Parts: sequence; C-alpha cells; structure tokens
Amino acid sequence: MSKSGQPTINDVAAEAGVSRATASRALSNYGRIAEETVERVRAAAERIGYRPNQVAQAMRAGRTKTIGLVIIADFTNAFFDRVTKAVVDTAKREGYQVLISNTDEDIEVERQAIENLLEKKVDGLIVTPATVATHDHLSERALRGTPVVLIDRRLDSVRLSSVTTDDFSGAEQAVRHAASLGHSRFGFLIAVPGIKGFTEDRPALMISPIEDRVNGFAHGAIESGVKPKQQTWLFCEDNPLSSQAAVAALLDRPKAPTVIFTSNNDMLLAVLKVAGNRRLRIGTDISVMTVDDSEWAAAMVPGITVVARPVEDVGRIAVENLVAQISDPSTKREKFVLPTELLARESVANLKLRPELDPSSQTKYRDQE
Amino acid sequence: MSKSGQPTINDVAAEAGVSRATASRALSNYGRIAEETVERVRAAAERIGYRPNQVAQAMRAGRTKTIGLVIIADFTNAFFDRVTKAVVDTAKREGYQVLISNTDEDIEVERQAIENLLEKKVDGLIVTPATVATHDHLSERALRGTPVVLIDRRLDSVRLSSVTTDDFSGAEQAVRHAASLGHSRFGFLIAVPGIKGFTEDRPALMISPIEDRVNGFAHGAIESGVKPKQQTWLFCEDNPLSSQAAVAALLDRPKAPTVIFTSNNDMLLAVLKVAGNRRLRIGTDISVMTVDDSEWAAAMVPGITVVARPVEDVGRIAVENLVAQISDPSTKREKFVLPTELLARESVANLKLRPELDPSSQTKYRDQE
DNA sequence: AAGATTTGCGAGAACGTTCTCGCAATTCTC
DNA sequence: GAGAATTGCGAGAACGTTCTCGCAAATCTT
Repeated sequence: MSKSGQPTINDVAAEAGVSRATASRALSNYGRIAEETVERVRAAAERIGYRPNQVAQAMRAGRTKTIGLVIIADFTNAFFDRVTKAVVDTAKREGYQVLISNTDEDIEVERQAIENLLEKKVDGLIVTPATVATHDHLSERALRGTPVVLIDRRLDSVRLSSVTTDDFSGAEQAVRHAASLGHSRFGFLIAVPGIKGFTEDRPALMISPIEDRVNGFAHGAIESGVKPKQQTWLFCEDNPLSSQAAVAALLDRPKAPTVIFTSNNDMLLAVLKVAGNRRLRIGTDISVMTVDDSEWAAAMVPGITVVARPVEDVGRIAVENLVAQISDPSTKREKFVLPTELLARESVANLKLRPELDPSSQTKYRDQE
Repeated sequence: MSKSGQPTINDVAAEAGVSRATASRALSNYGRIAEETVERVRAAAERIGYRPNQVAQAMRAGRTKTIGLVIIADFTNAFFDRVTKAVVDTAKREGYQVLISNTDEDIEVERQAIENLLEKKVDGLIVTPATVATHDHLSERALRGTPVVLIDRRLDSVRLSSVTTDDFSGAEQAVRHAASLGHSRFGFLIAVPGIKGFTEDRPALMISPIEDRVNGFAHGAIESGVKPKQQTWLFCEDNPLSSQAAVAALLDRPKAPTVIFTSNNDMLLAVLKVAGNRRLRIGTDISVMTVDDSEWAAAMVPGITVVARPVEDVGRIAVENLVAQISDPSTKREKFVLPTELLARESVANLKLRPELDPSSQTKYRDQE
C-alpha cells in the first residue's frame, strides 16, 4: 500500500503473485505476456480496487495528457462558457483533461497562470491573451517547446497557431444589412477594455476582435455609401454605468441614430435598458444589433439581430490543432479565421417597408398607424 | 537536462556548483542553508531558466495542489460559468488549480470523469451530481479518502459536505410576492431533466433543487391561501420546443394564469417567446418570475423579477470547505444552505394598484386606460 | 584550549510507474 | 533429439523531486 492508503501496482503484483513488471505489462497491454496471466492480474487489480496513478505515469512518460486553458471570464457574451465547454468536451474526446485559469483581463495574472500551468507540465496551452501589447511570456523561449494555440485574439507578431472569427466581415455585413433596410443614421457603441467612461476618439490600441469590428463597421459604412456625418462613434468602458451613459448620449444627439451597432452584449444590454426606460420600442422606435448570439437574444421579442460567431468551433478547432502539435511538434502553425453569420431577427426595423418609422424621412407619417 | 530539454534541479545544482539536495533546499526554502548559497542557487536557476516540475513534486509529496470540478454545462442559468469562475478564483487564492469536467447530465460520464480525476490524483473534488438516484461512485470506498463537496444538489443518503441554495424558501417567497400583488391564478412551469414533452403529473424523482422549488411553490401557495384550482402545474422537458408548447398550453387554459413561475431561465425564455408572439406584454398582460438572476433579466425592460441565488458563494464556500477537508481530514462534513433573495422588478404586475389588468376581477376595466 | 554544539552540505532513498535487458523454460526446426 | 528460436517473466533503472541521515567544518562553551 502507498502512504495514502491507495493500492499501487506493487499491491496488484503481490495479489496476483507476479512481479511488478508483469503486472504493469498485464494492465497496460504491451510486451510479451501470457493471456492467462493478464486475466489473473486484471482480476487481482479489480479485487483490491487498483487505480493507476496518473501522476507517476506522467512522471515516467514525460507527458500529462492535460492541457491548460487560460481564458477571460466573460459572462454576457457567453464566450467563456461556450468555449470552455467546447474545449473540455473536445479534449475529452482526444484523451485530454483541461486545467482552467481565469485571468480577468489582467496581463500579470495571465503571466502567472501560464507559468503555473507550465510547471504543472501541461502538454499544451490554449490562451486568450489579455492584451495585444506585451507577450514575452508567449515567446519561444518562455514556452520551451510547449505548444500553444491562441483563441479569440490575434497576436500578429508571434508565430503561434490561432483561432479567431472573421469579425471584420461580420461587422461589415451588419452595417450593410441595416443599410439595405433603409437606415441612414448609424450609431456605433464599442466596448474597449482599459478605457475610462466613454469618448468619441478612437483609442490607439485595441484587442484584435474589437479592432476588427471597428474596421468592419467603418468599411461596411463606406461600402454602403454612408457618410461620416451619418455616423456616430462612441468608445466605452465595459460596465453598466458608462455604457448606459454612452447610450443616453447617443440618443440625445440632435439627429439620433436610427440603428445602434454594439460590439458586445454588455453594450447591447445598455441599449435595451436605456431604450426601455425611455419607452423606446426596440425594432420600432430604435433599431439595434450586436455581435454574439445567445439564447436570450433569440428568445426576446423582438428577437435581437446578431452577428453570430461559431464559438464552439473556436474551442474545438483550437484543441484539435493543439493536439496535432502535441503529437507531432513539426505540425504547421496555422491562423484559423472562422466565418461569422448574420442572424436577421426583428430588432432592426425595415424602414423601406415602414418608412413612417424613419424620423429622417421628410414626410411625417407619424401617428398614422 | 531532462529528456524534454527542460532544465532540472540537477542542472541548477551543476550551474551553481552545489549538490542537488542543496539546490532543492535553496529553492524551496527549508532546512539549514547559508544565505550566500541561496543567492547563488537562485541566480543559477534564473540564469538557466529553471522551472520546478510540479509533477515530480506531486509524486514526492503525494498531493497535486489540484482539485477537480465535475459540473453540468448549463448556459442560460449561468450556473456553470458563474460557479466555475468562483471555484477557479477561490482555488487560486488557496493555492490550487482546477481540473474541469462536464457531464452533460449523464451519470455514466460523471462516473468516468470522477474516476479519471481520482487517477489524476486530485486532492479533492467538487461535484454537481447528475442524478439523485444512484451514487455508488460517491461512496466512501470509491473515493478512498479523497474529500468531496457536492454543489447545487443534495444527496441526503450520503455523508458528504454540500453547498446548496435555499430553493424552497426562494420559491415560497416568490409565490407570496405575487399573491401580495393581487395575483390569484398561478401557473407553474417546472423543467425536469429526463422527462419527455410536458405533463401535469408530478414526476416521482426530481433532483433536489427542482424538488425544493416545487415544494416551495406549493407551500407558498398554501400560505397565501391559494386554492388548488387556482394553480396549474406543468412539468416539462428542458428544451425550447417542449417548453414553448407547455407555455402555449398554459395560456390556452380557460382561466389562464395571471402569473407564471418558471423553475429556470430556459422556461422563462419560453414564456418570453410565446408571450411575445401573442403580443402579450410582460408585466402587463402576463406576469412572470423565475429562479436565477442574470444581467439579461436585469437589463430587459420590463426587468424580470427573480429569485436570485448566491451562485458565486456556492463556488467559494465549496472550495473553502474542500480545502479545509484536504488540510485536515477530520474536518466536519457540513451541509451549507445559502439564502436566496427576491429581486422585485417589473415583470410581475401589481394588480392591486392596477386592477384593470386583472382578468379575474368581476368588473371589466379593460381598454379603459 | 579542548570538548560540545551548531552549521552547511552531500549521499542516497523514496514516491509509482514503465521499459530495457537478460535469463530460464518452452516450443520449433530438420 | 539436439541446437535454434521463441515465450514469459523478474531484476533494476529511470523520470525529478524532497528529505533523512551522517559527516566535516565552524562556532560556541567554560
């Protein structure tokens, strides 16, 4: 018996009347061994309730069959939970377990978490980098051969695999959708980690998915012939107070937007809240759309039009690529960019079919309904 | 150097010109050692980029500083993600990492997951048991001394610590709240895992939080003087199709409920969806309240009245009790039941202030507004 | 100043596996 | 039926730590 009272393979061997080596052979199915002995050892193991010690196996084999997931807990967008589930499930299918760390968007915590996971000798890492600025902890030399796959955020300057979504196209498509429905005044509400309050000035440094969304929105506007003066941009701290203030500012404009694009669900919720308080009906008095689908967005009436990201695929592909790298270190590093999808629901009014809803149209149809 | 190319403590010792034992003493701060030597060894470790191998440490020490979390991925109620974050964060503070497994409510998967975590030699387990029926895999003998804390679901027949919420009182309070606002026809929509479609017959076996909610609702009705004929109960499979059909059935009753209590957010979303499709305004034409708060429920207009559960506390207390058991196996097993809180928002109409909304009142105030 | 104590460090074992190597017993070959 | 090949198994090392033990050198006692 071991110190902890758990039976070891030595106990199995003793119980079966064979040597430790033979017991190991019998249980792990390798080498030359008589079928009859295998049966006897298996029975002995069963009898004494033997459980292989994976720590000792890891020690011997030099691999732990464990991967580390370093991610940012983020509830409203359901990225954290959906990706975590996808990673855990895919990892299980591939024979791996998942050690999870939450960084809360703090680069120092991230550094520490990665260090700790490397000490735990994970076979690979999946990381959502907190910032796009520094990443020496993700350098070749810091990782010393441990494979890493980045998710959700690109780090262009680093030669690692990454799995992201095509947020540029998604955002572009969103603007085109609203434009095709006759909208002409566009509000953009962009959540930016690290900012204070809200501002019209575009921050210099944004994490890649936000950067992409901003560029995509802007490009979609150009493609749809939307003039700059038809656009209002607000970059906002990611919390209820700031975002609601920003929404109020947006709605208080002399020429308020007819449609508001939000960069994540926190901002969407702010729009819902403020609009509701002002008795503005979503999809009628004010239109809104956002990035990231959810069961809530789908079940609300009116349903919220969203750019859906294949979050489960992000997790799955990250694990698959990581496992490939683990099995064969010469596996090519790849930068996956998964397609997004516009789910048109009812939160964006069709001003072409209902021009009376368009405050920017000359003729006043109001109250006619 | 080790096989994997990573420097070991032997390399540190060589670099510093001391023995392995001394290097270990210097780095782990124990035993008798000269301050000057400590500095030299630390410098050497730094220079060659030494990282302690926690697998080897675990092997030697007989503990991994890792706990296992076995939980059911469940998005709309945000139990999975909130509890996971709380567990991970608390564990980190206590010096532990978290291995996570998802069971998808499948008892066989749960059994396998626990087995695997035990083989990984986790120091303790936090488990949301999939079913209340069988639990031999959680018996003393299966666990062999590994401490376990149950969360969200009680297993009365087993002597393990558990952390749950007072769902009985929460549900009771919910009914009283609606009754105090003048409601007189109550619909109860209860999600039951494992059922097909929906039925009025109360299932024999339900997981403890659902059992508690049902009993709490029922008791609250009695306390508020609500007669059985004023109550409609529907037990429903947890998916959009069944639940929406159930809501429709509820609303199609000759005397439809004025308020619907749902046992989780999936059921709430079904109510939102069906009510919306029928142009029934929440908090006006139909009232609704549910268990579990969320940012969505709070941001919607009208805000959804909920019984909030202290989910973060569940995760935190579970870890704290688990760590106590790990440090001292004689720690008493405890069954924590955390208080719930009613958050009154606008989704339950006040029929006393606005009797015209009450279809059950004799005088017809309708359309008067 | 000589014995007693303290200090600093190295040798070696142990944790629970897996796997190489070698050896005896069995089976095959012609 | 004797040598060759094969089969089955045990001894022992290795993975990277920590920690006990013992020993020499340094420091303390009176």
